[in-house]
Amino acid sequence: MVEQAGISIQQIVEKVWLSIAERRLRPGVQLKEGQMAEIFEVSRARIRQALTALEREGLVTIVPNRGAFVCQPSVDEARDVFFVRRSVERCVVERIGKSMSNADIARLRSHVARERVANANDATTDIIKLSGGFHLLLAELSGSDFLFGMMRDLISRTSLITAVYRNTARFNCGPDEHDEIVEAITAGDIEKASRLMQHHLEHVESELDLREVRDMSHDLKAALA
Amino acid sequence: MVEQAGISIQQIVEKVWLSIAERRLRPGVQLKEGQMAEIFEVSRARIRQALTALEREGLVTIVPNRGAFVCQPSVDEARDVFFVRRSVERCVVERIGKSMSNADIARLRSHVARERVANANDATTDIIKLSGGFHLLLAELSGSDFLFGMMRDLISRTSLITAVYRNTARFNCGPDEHDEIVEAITAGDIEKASRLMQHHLEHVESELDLREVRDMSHDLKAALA
DNA sequence: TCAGCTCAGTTTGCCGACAATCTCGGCGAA
DNA sequence: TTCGCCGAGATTGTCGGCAAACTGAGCTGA
Repeated sequence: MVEQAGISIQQIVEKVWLSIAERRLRPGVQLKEGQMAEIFEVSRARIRQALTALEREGLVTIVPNRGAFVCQPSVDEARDVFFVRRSVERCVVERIGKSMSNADIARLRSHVARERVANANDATTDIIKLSGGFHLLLAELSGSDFLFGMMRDLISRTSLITAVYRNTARFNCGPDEHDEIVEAITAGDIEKASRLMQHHLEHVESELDLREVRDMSHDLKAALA
Repeated sequence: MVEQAGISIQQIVEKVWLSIAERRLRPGVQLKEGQMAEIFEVSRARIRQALTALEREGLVTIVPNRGAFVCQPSVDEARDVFFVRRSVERCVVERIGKSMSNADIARLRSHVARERVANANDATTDIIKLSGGFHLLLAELSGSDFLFGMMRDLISRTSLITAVYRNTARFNCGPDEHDEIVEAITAGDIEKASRLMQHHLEHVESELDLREVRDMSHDLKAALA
């Protein structure tokens, strides 16, 4: 049983995703297959699969015969993502109210607790993962596989948007607001939980600088229009 | 410029999709790569790409080291799809009210007219395509790329569910209800359009037989549990 | 009789190599 | 100078082949 399997596709996707979320890969950068194959020490076939997965998640765009590039979401697209996300998250919260066991509550509280630890330790990677994971956990507890899949999509795109447009240096999407939401759900006050969620999302969006377009180096034509 | 390019991946996906929607491919059937490569006269690599695309659309499930099979959506999953679809379509209609040009109205009416023609001619393939296309067009006119993508997903999955669970021989999701929705939108009565859409979707769902599980040949364990 | 094992046949997963396409430098003419 | 052309280099798209994994029939032994 030698360690010969190499790195899995999912692991490649996750590494690239993290690199984008941590702003180590800037939007517009080309992800060359050969280069990545060399880095991860696998053949191009596996890289291609990882890239198509990343395209599905909205993190890269693949141009035929050109290659894969880290997405540069426009301001309109960013607002669009947040608009849809507000609707979907409201849907999640409303659906969650119908069936929440004590074990579910425990999972939520445990998750928020881990967020607190990550925040205290300034563990950027964990903070990013757990922050999205909270919303993903809510979707999972809603019991709808579809909502779960949609949230997965929305979260990865939100991560990209945050990486591109975030204004402040720190993530203020801290565990406090998540905690309030959990408490509202625990108390059975779905109306309040929904309101808190809307406020939370608006808060996250408000910390982005969505007024001006960043990095117009590739958008000269749009700038001159 | 010889005809040498062969069939494109998108064309393969569409052919398989149609075969499923027209019930010529039954749920649970394995889509073997070699077999399909022979049928479409391309190499397995392209077939693999088509299959992953079909998996993304929820039409097939890919089991590692086993292969790709036409999805067998459970009753719960079917209800889940319709639940999410009602929410999303409501979202689409509400968003559409804000900005509709005369050209948009014209496109909608033209589409419904084509649906009428297809229905009159009993052109099953066109009926299936256009029926989903109407909802897709609404999503496009909503101006949100996200809603459009989500509707694309939901429609393909709905098509599969309809193919598996539909009770009546004919599609009663005729152009009449679509027409009413268009007229409500034209009149600017978004509230009415939203109500009509809800009713329309409930109508479609009600024509399915979601009480019993079909084809348990592969689910013997579940049947005996 | 039946559970467990073995092994050939089939199918998928992966890789390296070749063909098609695009990029971008230089080169020449208006 | 500037525009268009072109060819070398680089990158992606596709293919056929090989190794790994799974399936199912047949065999063995209790």
